[in-house]
Amino acid sequence: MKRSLKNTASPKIDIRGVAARARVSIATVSRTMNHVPSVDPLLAARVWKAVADLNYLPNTQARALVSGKSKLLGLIVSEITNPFFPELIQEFEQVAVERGYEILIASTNYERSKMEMCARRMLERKVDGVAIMTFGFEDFLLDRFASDDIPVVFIDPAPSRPLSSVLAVDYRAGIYEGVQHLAVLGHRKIGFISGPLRLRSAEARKAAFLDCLRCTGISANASWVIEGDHTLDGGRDAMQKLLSLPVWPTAIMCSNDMTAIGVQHALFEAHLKVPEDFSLIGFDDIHLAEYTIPPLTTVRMSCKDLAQKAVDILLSNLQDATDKPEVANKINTRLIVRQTSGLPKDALLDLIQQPLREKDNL
Amino acid sequence: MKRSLKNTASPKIDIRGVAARARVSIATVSRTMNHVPSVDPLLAARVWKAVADLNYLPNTQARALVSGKSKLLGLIVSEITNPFFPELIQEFEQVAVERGYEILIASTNYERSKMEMCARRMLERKVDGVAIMTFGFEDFLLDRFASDDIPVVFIDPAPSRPLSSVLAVDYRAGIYEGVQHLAVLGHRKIGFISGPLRLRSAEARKAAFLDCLRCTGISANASWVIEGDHTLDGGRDAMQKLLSLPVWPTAIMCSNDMTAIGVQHALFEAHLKVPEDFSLIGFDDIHLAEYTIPPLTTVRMSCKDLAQKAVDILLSNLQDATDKPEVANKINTRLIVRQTSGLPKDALLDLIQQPLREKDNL
DNA sequence: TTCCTGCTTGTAAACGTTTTCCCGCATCTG
DNA sequence: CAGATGCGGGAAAACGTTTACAAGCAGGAA
Repeated sequence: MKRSLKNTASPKIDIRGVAARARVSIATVSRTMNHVPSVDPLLAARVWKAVADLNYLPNTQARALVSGKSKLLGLIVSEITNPFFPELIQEFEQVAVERGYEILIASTNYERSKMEMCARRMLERKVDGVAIMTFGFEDFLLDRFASDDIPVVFIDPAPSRPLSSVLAVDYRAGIYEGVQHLAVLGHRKIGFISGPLRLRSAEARKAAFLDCLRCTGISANASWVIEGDHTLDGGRDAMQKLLSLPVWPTAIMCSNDMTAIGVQHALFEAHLKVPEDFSLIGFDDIHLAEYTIPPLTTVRMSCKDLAQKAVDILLSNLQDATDKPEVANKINTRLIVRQTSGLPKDALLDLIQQPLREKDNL
Repeated sequence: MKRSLKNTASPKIDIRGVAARARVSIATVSRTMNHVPSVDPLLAARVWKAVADLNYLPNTQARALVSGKSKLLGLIVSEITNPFFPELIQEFEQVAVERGYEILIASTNYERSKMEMCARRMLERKVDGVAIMTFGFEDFLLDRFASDDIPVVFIDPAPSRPLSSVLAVDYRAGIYEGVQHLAVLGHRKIGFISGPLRLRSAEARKAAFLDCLRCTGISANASWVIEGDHTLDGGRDAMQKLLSLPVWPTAIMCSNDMTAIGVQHALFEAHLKVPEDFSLIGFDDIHLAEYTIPPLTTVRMSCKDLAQKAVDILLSNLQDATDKPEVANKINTRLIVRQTSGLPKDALLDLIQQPLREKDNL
């Protein structure tokens, strides 16, 4: 009554309005909208009609306040500007929305202060779960999520804790394929440009590379392993550093595609050719990789998989701890060969020299 | 009391807990946290101490519910996968967070159904304002924002309505510079690959191009104006279509940088060279433009400007209608010359033939 | 001293939902 | 036919804040 008296101007419709129009109680409206099966179909029909007539949209805040569930999933990335993340976000959003969740995006830009802000924002908004696609959060931030019973999923290797899961990306498989590919082509001098090493996933990629080198029987050269930062600029700078060395590798693997594109640019500026002078392999297989000139050979990590599994894990951790579906969290990787990998320069020489030597032998 | 009795296990702290610990009322806690100046500094200090001790974070939902302000800004983009948008989002997020707002991102992927979903999600979450960086929303969706008194800001030219503003991007200035640049180099046959034409900003860019052509005194060739879709694939396809024509332009302007990169790729596949065979100009100046091979000449539109002004306009429309600061909404553009623009092929021939003719004359 | 004024603090009523509990009705059974 | 049983719907409490309003208190003026 109070409402109808003072709010004649803007008729904001709430659950009461719907209830009145459908001639039922607000409880019935609530039940109908939440698809509680016990509602009489007749009443339900009246409710839906009223909802449509009034264009009613439930107030998420109120809903969240009382139910304790915000239907919000946090997604923390390091740098939204790296095209890998938008692709990830897109998938993540799609899966989340399908499941009736909204997503809250925050990017840390690798800054410690922003990281804290991000966590704080997530906590204040009472997210139901958080996917952390960047490096090691401070422990006290994680503790906070834990003490609020908020499930967390990492892409980075991380310490195991209750309600915290890890997406186990099989970095090694893809990188191994890459190293093998280069080895078969004849490369024995292979460099690596890593991501920022405080990022645990970057560290993992580097370790995988070194390990694969060893398994393939290729000796590593420490000066050819350079720390980048997963950006275009970082890739360019790292390559310039590499070019200033007295002896060069013949092939370079990069910790992500953006780095590889930066490398291509540095090579272009130095009037060096890919793959003639250097073979190049990226990581991630962002859509752009197909469009570089020449198109980039790279290790594909399905971000669709990543996003889907991240959401699934989060949501399954939201259930009562009794029946955990225990979703699989292994993410596969595999090599996509395009045009930045070819025979090493000296191998070409060998090939030319080979027939000569054979002639000599005749 | 009830609380303390039943919740001995997980001591969730709310405003009451803080009030108890600081030995003040919850109203004082609320006032302190909202920096109401009239609070006694002594009490305020006690409150802050309690807040810190208990690690208290206010519940945004409750706050929003009662105050009516969600402190949430919606940002609707067409395609998060287009690198221009992440750059925009990053700036938008930064400005918004500085002003104490959170952002809710939604991408429509150009699908009508998703558009409606996006609007609905924004409405349900009770955003305080929406920036729509994609094409014409259905009128009824906009009406809904209007009837809820939610300010809206467009990047696209859009019908004027109350509480709805438009970011006036000066497409023409940058494109004019581009056309002039090509004309001075000697190009007279200039093609254009547009964005999806139902996108009004794409339409505006195309119109600006045509207009600039006319002003420069160059005749347009309708078959060289092709509709793309602002994606890599679209750019490639459009260029392939162009290449299937009997007579080619010598230069191509693109409605955005992604299109231009797609064009570069199509040219690479066709063993054609940039800028020797074709000059190429993009639009947006995404960070990547500096890294294409060769680096892309493009029209820069500052997305920092764009984001900042979008937030400012939204926030200023939130104030009481009395004192509108009336923020400027003009976004400038300008040409950045890199290496994809050069002399047209026939001009080179002229240059080579010139000395010959001079010799002949001797 | 007393009354008024102005300022700070506390009490309580909202905000719009979900959800628990209870009541009434109908159906089935003895 | 009467009593028990089950089930669907309504009233009301709760969620954690903000904020209008009232009350208390100190200080100044009469």
